[in-house]
Amino acid sequence: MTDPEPAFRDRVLALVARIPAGRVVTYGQLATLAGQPGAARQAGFVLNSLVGGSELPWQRVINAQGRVSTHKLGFGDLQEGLLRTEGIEFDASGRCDLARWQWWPEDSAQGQAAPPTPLL
DNA sequence: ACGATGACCATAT
DNA sequence: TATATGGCCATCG
Repeated sequence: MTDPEPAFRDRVLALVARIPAGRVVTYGQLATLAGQPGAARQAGFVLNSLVGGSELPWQRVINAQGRVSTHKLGFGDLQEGLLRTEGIEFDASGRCDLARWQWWPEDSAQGQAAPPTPLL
């Protein structure tokens, strides 16, 4: 293990790739699932390096407040728009209900929010 | 080696 | 509910 640990980056990306459409995960959650609890900022750092030219659903990663954290980078509207296209609902303040849309891998049966088709 | 920075998080006011 | 503050951990100049 003398290497820095490219595993963390790979694990984060692998997790992002597994997020189903219409669901979201938080940075802290990604870090925890990747084996580095508390390293939420690093999870964001990893995503920052892959934006623009990735097949991964990077837009499904938001912060613990239920808001997109890319507004200052310029594509906040894009991210929120993509999520809305997938069925996620945001309120006027650009916030969504994590208890409702947050996704957890089957391995770690945690939250299991409501189904992707709540009403309608 | 050190200080500054960041797609963050939790708590307090 | 919104802003302020401290803590976190890896990267970079």
